[in-house]
Amino acid sequence: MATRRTPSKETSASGSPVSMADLARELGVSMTTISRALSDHHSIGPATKQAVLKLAKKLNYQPNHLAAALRKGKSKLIGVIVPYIEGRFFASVVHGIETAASKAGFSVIICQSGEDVEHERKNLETLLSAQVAGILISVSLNTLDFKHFEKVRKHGVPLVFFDRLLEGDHVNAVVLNDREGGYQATSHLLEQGCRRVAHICGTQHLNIYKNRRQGYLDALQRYGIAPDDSLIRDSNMTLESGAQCMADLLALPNPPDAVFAAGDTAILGALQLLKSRGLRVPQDVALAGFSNEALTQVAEPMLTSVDQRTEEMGQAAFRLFTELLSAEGTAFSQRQVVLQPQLFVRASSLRKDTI
Amino acid sequence: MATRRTPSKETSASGSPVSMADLARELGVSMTTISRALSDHHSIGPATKQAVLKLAKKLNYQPNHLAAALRKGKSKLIGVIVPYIEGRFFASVVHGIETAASKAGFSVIICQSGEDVEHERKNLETLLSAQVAGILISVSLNTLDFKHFEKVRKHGVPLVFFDRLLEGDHVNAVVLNDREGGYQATSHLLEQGCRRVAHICGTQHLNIYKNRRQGYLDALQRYGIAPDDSLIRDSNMTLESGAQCMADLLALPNPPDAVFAAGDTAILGALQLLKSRGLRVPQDVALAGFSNEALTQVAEPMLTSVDQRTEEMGQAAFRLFTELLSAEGTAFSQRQVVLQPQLFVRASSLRKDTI
DNA sequence: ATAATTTACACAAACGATTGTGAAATCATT
DNA sequence: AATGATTTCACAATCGTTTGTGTAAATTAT
Repeated sequence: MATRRTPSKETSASGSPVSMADLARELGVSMTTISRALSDHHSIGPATKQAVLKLAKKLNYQPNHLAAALRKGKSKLIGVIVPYIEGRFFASVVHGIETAASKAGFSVIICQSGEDVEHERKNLETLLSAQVAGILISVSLNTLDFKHFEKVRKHGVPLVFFDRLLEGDHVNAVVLNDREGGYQATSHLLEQGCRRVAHICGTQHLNIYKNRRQGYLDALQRYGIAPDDSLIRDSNMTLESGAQCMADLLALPNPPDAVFAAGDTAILGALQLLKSRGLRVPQDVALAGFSNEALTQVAEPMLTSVDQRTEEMGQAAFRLFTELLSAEGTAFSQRQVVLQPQLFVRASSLRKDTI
Repeated sequence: MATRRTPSKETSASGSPVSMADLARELGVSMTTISRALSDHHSIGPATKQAVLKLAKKLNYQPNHLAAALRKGKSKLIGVIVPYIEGRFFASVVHGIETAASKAGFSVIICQSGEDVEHERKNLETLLSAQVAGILISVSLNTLDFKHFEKVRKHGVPLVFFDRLLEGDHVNAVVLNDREGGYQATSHLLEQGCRRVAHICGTQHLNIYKNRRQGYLDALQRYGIAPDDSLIRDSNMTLESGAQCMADLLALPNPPDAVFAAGDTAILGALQLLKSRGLRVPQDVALAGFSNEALTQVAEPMLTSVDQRTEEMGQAAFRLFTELLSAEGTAFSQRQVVLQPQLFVRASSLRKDTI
């Protein structure tokens, strides 16, 4: 009896949620034609394509990625999890990722773990629910195992680690050659004539700090210098901690003539302490840090530091993701991309008058 | 004849894309029940709810936000567009936004305009296609009109501006009281006994720079000092530009005894130039910047600067978005949230021995 | 001229969740 | 005991796309 009427959609304020169905109706063709015309399918005549494109523009049709992703099973979203977005390093990597991703038509969802595993796990679930096509992550400081990543693997979502990862597990990752970086920085200090080079290092369960320290040891060995445990100080890499370590080092019976810290903030703390004690840098103590943060060029003297190739890291991480995506189903090989660090020598370590 | 069999889904590698349908089959109930049980609908018995929840956990069912969003018409995604993610200011605001958003169950898609309107427009389209529930944006430097935001309005997607916005148009925004910030910084310099205070200012079509300059002028007037156009220099706020402006100012017949720059990088450039000329800060020239970047505490002397309440800004922007979301349909009032800046006084401006 | 191919399009079933409507069963009310 | 309320759940349509299959017409080959 009652005629079935499409419910008039006057809901959306003044909206124009024009769909493919609208285009189809307007043009008197099927939705199939619209869909294929828009995706440039070969089975659609050029005239029809033109017409569809024109009308789409006219009604300013906006495709609904959600619907497409739902149907196709894969979205154009990728998830990125970092401990925190602030701080030059992660911001810069995210910059690299986002730039590469947007070029490839992907959007990136950003998540912060706040250096907390629990948050990290929640983030992973959220991203899986959002049906991301892949996840790029730098694990939090207190991530000690890989249990929560199992779920990701089960869902068949490509997972790429960058910078920080856990030892032992074989995963897809792009990392800096931290060992080489540590080696370069330490070698440089030794070349400058320093003979008692100290090291301020971070937590050893993270690959990055472990490797930087190993590079430090490598350099000592290369120069035939026996490592002195009293010159190696654990630190949480904060400004205060850096200052404290420096103070401790100065209190040694035989204090160092150079310090290589695994982070720039820590080395800045050391610098400030040295200056407060009236010691000269680099004449009394030469300094080198890690990360090449902006502050290295603001400090006085400017700080020598190892650059982490942040942007390349972001790009590489995304590229690795795309490779995993297309290689899906293939025997999953674990790929590791290793970037080479670059030492930026500045005044804080220049003892010899070079050149 | 042939029995209709559900196509066996052995597609996904080793995947467990378990859906509500799976849960329903397993439990011998309808999908309706599953859906309602999961969303704690009143019409589902406690026993059933328990069973569903338990099974969901067991099969580690992961809800598909895409499908839900499609059906409901609104997603749990918000889009954030910034000129670039690097740099303390934006990174920090994004941090604030993400933190607030994730607490409220929203995920944030991050986009960079690269200070380019064209990119900005593309970003907007991408976000609309992704069916975001709202868009938070700080416009690019060369965004001169609001044309491309029309589409957003048409789609009925809440739009919130933060920090940067265009003059004249009435929009929802959360901004810093830049005028007050400029006033505070300048007043402080005047209180320190400076009488020829210069200003390095940014492009005047952006609210922020315009207002900071106005605050500068306000302070001069309050102290009964006539503004001197030769003391106001246009700049693009880079390090080099800051140094250049400082050089120009020093070349004046009657050089300034203080400089207030609308950005920290610029004031750092000025500082470096002053030191290279052998002038003392603050004795010869006192300095104050804007943004309270990390570098202000690394420079020597440490730089006085106006803090922009970045995290609060992010939180406020998100909160404003949620308000718009729930007020949807209501007469759309333009809401402006104004945050109060905070002056951090440091050595670069302390001429008087305070306290 | 007829068969084989290509071109151009429509039908309809998915994708995974939500929800208005309705219908049994259970319980309380007078 | 009969009516009404309440609880508990299933049906089926729907969101906006994509895509395998089907089928005319137009083109080419034999």
